[in-house]
Amino acid sequence: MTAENILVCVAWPYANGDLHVGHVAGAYLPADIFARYQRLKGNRVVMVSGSDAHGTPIVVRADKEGKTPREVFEYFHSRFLETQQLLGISYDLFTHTDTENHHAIGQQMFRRLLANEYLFKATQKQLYSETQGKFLPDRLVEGTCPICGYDKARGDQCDNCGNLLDGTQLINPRSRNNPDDKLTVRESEHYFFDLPALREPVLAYLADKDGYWRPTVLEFSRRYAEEMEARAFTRDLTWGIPIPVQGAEGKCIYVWYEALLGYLSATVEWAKITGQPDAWKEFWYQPDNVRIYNFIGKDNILFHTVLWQAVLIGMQRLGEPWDGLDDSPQNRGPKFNLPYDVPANQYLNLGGQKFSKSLGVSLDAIDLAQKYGADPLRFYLSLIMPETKDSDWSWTDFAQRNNSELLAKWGNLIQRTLSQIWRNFEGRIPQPGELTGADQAIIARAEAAFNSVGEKLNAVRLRDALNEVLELATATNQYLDFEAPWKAIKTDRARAGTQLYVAARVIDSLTVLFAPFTPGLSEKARAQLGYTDPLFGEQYIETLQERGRSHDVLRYDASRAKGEWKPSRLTPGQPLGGEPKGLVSKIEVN
RNA sequence: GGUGACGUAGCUCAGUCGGUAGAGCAGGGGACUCAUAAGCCCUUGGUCACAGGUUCAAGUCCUGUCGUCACCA
Repeated sequence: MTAENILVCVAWPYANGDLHVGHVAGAYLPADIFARYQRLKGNRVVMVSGSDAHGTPIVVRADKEGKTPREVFEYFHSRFLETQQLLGISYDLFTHTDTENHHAIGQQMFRRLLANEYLFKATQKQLYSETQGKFLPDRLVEGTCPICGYDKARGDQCDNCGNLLDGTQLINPRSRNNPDDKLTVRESEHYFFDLPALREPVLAYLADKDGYWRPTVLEFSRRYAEEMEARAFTRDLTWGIPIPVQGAEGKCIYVWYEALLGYLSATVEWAKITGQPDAWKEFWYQPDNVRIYNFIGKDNILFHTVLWQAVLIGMQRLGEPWDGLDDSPQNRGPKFNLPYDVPANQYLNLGGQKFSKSLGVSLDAIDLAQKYGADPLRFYLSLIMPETKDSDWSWTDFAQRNNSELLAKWGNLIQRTLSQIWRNFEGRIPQPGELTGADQAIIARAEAAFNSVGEKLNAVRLRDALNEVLELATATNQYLDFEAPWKAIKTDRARAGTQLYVAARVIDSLTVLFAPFTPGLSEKARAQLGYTDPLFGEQYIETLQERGRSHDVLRYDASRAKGEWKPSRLTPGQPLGGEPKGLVSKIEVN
């Protein structure tokens, strides 16, 4: 079997607030579970993401705090690095959108779409502050809602009736930050993305996704693609990627499009820093043996199933070289690989309410990971992962699932087995005698799990996959209870040794089966079984230098990783890694 | 407002092409004791949001109502 190239693209967190567990359950954790599985399977995995540094909300926050936008985003970017390292989200590269690499590719995207005539100029009416001498983003304007009459409606949306607005619709508009500003309506010239011109290829792309895309994602995307109209591609804003057109000062690429482009630019950056500058093409240009996945939340679906495809298709139409990125003759007019699957998750709520910092409804991932450790958090979030519909975080459920399943079912299985081996067999894996039917059955079941669990993981049915692994742990507990080696040891030491060997061998397989979900726990269990090689590589934060600036990134070093998605071949006589100790702690919540 | 979804046991969720509901956890009972009083066996819970309709038969299809969510200038 030849290894596949798997590109795992993860939603880019917006750098104006800490990550909460909803973000983790929605995108980062599923992506990591999937990536870890594919690595164990022996595929060539690259997992990329980064902080989304640009856009209005960061500018707003910076103004409010008297900082520069860069200072604001760099603070949260470094928090993201720390949080995700702690959680074990194993990015090959987690970078950000304020790099020179990303800016250069962003401008190339613009030029290429312009040259291909998918961008056209049109004017848009927008509120202009005569006092400040600049256009005001809709969200920075408030006034009376033309629909419900609420007098504090924002320019982009009315909080009272929920309707989306345009700033120019507001009655008596005023600046939210400077109420004394004199506002007028001015026309601003912008570039629009000609989505109708790309409708056919996008629909063709969506046409063969039945059967493996989540139905809600597919249906929603098709509807939108059928009726989509041209959308603004640029914004009046200085914090972003300036559009490479003369006389267009103060205009940037709409942050959404350049954030999407991050999947490509981050792969390019990854290739560069790993000393194989062309390697990104093996994921983006070679159509065979590649699967690109985009892990996102449901609020991002259209961007990742329609608009991003439109950008990629729009860029690939011309045969001319794409600036410095690719000008080799055989790649003239390269076609980009489009995402193979976009397994969008629904939302994780908190007590039925959605996460909202401003309403005090939030659980910061970094706090929970520090307090309880990554594995209990990853385990619970995997169990309640909102794959099919919104789900709910519950503190009592979190504690109960940890205590009764992760600890009592799985952790205790390791402990009860290894402590008997430690005490009765000099701390070495016993030599098995002849295997009974029951022995063979449980071993066969563990071996079969690698196929069935693997299929579920490969199809991104992660909750299902974890439940099946838990069933195997239950079956192993049943095996032990039925065989009762603690009785056999008194009358037939050899038989007890066989029973414990069988249990330990299944546990050895279980450490691999659980590994994508709770990698830290699996590493510890593996060490207790006496292995000295880790299953996975190591994450590290590194500072990279470009010509003008440096930036911090999260990376993954797989050089020591020895894990394989294969059944255990546990060696009799292998010494355990010391006296077994409980690996999972109880969680008490009141 | 428009578009697309969701509403199943105390909790988290499954329910494929329609045939009078399932799992795990929690709760109750039991036998054991290797284990972080964990594990194992047995077991109580549901007018499948509500109201109509189609059908021999609907959680499963259709309509409406209520509630929740996402997206859309």
